[in-house]
Order: sequence, then structure tokens, then C-alpha cells
Amino acid sequence: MSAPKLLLVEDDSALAELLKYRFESEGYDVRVTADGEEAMMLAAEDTPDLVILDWMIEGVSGIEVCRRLRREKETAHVPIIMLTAREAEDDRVRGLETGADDYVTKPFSPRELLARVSAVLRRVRPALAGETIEVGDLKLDPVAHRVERRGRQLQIGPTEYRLIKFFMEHPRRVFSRGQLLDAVWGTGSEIEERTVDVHIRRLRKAITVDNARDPIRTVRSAGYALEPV
Amino acid sequence: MSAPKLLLVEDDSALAELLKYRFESEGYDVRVTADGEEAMMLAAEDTPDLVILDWMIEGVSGIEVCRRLRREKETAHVPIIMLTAREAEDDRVRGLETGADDYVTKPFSPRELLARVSAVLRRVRPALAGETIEVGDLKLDPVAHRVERRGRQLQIGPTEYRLIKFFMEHPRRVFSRGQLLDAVWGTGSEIEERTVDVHIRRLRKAITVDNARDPIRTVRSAGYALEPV
DNA sequence: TCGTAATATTACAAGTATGTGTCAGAAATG
DNA sequence: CATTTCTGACACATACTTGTAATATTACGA
Repeated sequence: MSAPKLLLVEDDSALAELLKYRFESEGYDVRVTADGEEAMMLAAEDTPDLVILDWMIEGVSGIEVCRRLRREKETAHVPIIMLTAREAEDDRVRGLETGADDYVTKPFSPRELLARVSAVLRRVRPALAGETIEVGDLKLDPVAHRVERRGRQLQIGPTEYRLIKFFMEHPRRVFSRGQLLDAVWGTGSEIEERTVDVHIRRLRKAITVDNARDPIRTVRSAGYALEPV
Repeated sequence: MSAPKLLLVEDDSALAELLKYRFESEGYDVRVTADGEEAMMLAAEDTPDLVILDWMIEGVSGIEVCRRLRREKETAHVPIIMLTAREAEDDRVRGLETGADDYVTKPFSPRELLARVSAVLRRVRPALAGETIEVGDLKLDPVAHRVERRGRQLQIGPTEYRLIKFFMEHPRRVFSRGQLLDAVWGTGSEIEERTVDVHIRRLRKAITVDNARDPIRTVRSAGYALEPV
């Protein structure tokens, strides 16, 4: 999973350090600058997933940076959270109208900002906010109904999809054929247990990608399990 | 352009009236309830575009309503703005973590709430705010009611327009025929699900341009999705 | 090493889902 | 009011999926 890339534009270096540390420990990839011009350059050279922007920075004002980010095609749709020391409603409204997605009023706790960032990312790029399931080199997006391995889309049928989804929801655990029939086919299905073998085979075939090793473990006389590769 | 549908869950009837009036005069279509259970029912029968939810309501708590909305497939992705009288950071963070997209602390001005609503809608469903949407090589202008692909105007019928607009507002996501009927034809339409196939076919035909590849993905036994080309 | 039980593989026919052309009535257009 | 466009439904064609059975292979204990 690629870490969400944040661009933090903040000229209070103590605060910037604190936030950088906190966000990085939460798995974000953070770049920091105190300067509006530099912010534009950084954003241009590697488009971030989200920008945290202090309203009051040296040089170009925060609101101006916001406007410029919106104007560039690359960054037009990158969500922006503004940090503002002001309580004035006018400023908040103006920020939103300029194209900020959200703002947080100082003082705030890192925890609150984290929650906001994650809420915004969840909206914009669900895949970044953990709505996908990942097990080893497999990634499953339930909303798009897609499974990929090592970045490669897998071609997978309905039953195999349900099967691997179930496995990915319970990695490492061994399931008997009976359990799999209940979970994937539905309780009380009248299907031969041997049939599970066939679908396991089909699943294995479907998830085979550049001869990577088979992540489905056969447990003799017990069932099957998915092992993170 | 169809008016964005808001669901307001607020038990202070004076405030509810005020907001309803203000939002309606801005062109929104507003439904109001003071009750959590009823809110769920209203949301189920006609999915709103955005929910404004008071944290403290009678019966089920706001946060519980939020959680339940997120749990239902139909409403899982509807943005939620919470209204809270509390300043406590814990509550705000909890709100965001439960799945709210934003919150506004009372007291607030209708103007600020309007700005927030419009910011959230712009982020989530640009077409509702009158902005053009681009998905891959498709471009849709909701004001002009036009769709183009690779700069070429598409000749497209009313139903197909609504269909592709819906798809472009939710790219990549897979929708069942039932969901599409609800979203595009209107809730409770008595139309054959197979008819969706026919319109998908017509849409595919309409958006075919210099034999570019078909951006509509068929997900067998699940539905259809629009993939950016 | 061998026999047995368990699992893997293959082929296939029946079942199910989707694609497509067409039509009659409805709705929009002028 | 005449004409055109749109809509929903249906039927047939096609593509994909699925469960089973038959056969091959493998693992394990005696």
C-alpha cells in the first residue's frame, strides 16, 4: 500500500516538526515547507494526495496558494485543509469558497487533524483510507469489485471473487470445505465438498502472476488457508 | 440541474425551520425530521445527496444514526455534516471517526453552514454544484447538459445522460441494476432490471468514438461500473 | 516401498447472465 | 396534428460460470 502523500505548508517550525512526526508515525509520507512558492513547486513535481495549508505563511498568503493550486490542472482536485488562527467566520467562509475542502482552527490537537485528514481522504481516495483489504501482495477493492496482485488486475469469476474475499477477510485461518461452503455458497447449500477443490484450483489459476508463489495453503485433512505472501 | 437533496435531522424546530427556509431559497430540496428512526426511513426511501445531522437528537443519538447510515449500502457514501453544541475535541474526533465528513459547532450562522454544505458537495458530487466532471477522456457539463469524449460532442438521450452522469459522479464503483434503477430512474420504479442492460448498450453505443475502448465495465453477477479510460 | 486416502487437474454439459436487434407505444418536438 | 425521438420490453444469440464426475497426482503412515 502506498502511503498517502501529504504536503504540509506551515511556517511555525515547531508545529511543523510535531505534525510531521505524528503523521509519519501514522504511515503518511510527509513533505514540509514554510514557503508558498516552494509549496507550489513541491506540489508540481510530485502531486500530493492532500495539502495542509496554513492560512498565514510568509510570502504568498495561504489563500493565494490555495487559489493557485486550484488553477493548476495537476493539483486542481487535491483536497486542501486550511489551518487558521482566526475565529472570524468571514475567513472560514472565504477559505471554503476559495476551494479549501476543510479548515481547522488553531489551536488544535494533532489527533483532531489526523481525524480530519483521514475523513477527507476517505472521501476522495477510498483506497488510501483503508477501504481496501490487503493481504500480502494481494489487494481487493470491494467497492470496485476488483482484485489485483502486484499491481496487476486479476481476471476473476463471481464465485472465486467471493472466495478470495472471504479468505482475505480472515487471512491465515484454515477453513474446512464445509465452512467454506457455508461462508461462500451460503448456509445449507447442497453442494459436494469436492467442488470446493475445483474452485480453489480456479482461484489459484486466477491469482497466478509472474510465477509468484501460491498463497493458498492446503492443509491436508483440514481445509485451506490464505497465507500472506 | 436537479436540486441537491438534503436531509436535515434536527430536533430544535425553530432552528430546523430557519435552516430549511434558507437552504430552500438557495435552491436545495430539503426534508426535515427530528427523529433518528424517521431519518433512517427517509434516507432509505429516497437517498439524499447530503445529510445534516444534529449530534443530540431524541431517541437514537446522532452518532448512532451516522453509524447506521454508513452501514446501509444505499447510504454508505452519502456525506454527513454533524452539528454539535459541544466544543469537546473528543466528540469531534469521534464524529469524524464514525464516518461524518465534517462538523459544525453551534452556534453557527446559516451562511457558514451553507458554505460547508457547498464545499462538501463540490468535493463529492461536483455536478450538483454545477461544475463539470471529468472521468478519463469523458467530460460532462451539467449546466449545458452536454457530454463529450476526446473533444467530440456525444449524441446522447435523456436516460443515457442521467445514467452516465451518475456513473461519472461515482467512477469505478460497481452498481447493481437495482441501484441504478433507484438512482437513475427514481426510487421504486417498477421497471424490469433487464432494461438496464438495454440502456447500458445504448450508452455504450453513444459514447463510442474513434474505436476507443469501452469504459463501461460489466461485472458479472454484480452490475456495471465506469472505469476511467 | 507400497497402499490408501486426500488432493489436484481436466473435461464437459447444463445453467445462468449478458449482448443485441427489433417493435409498439409513449413522450417530446415543431 | 404530424413527425421524430425515446422508452421499455421481449426474444434470440452469445459468452461465461458452475457443479460433477472421471482421472492423475501427491502425501503420509505402515
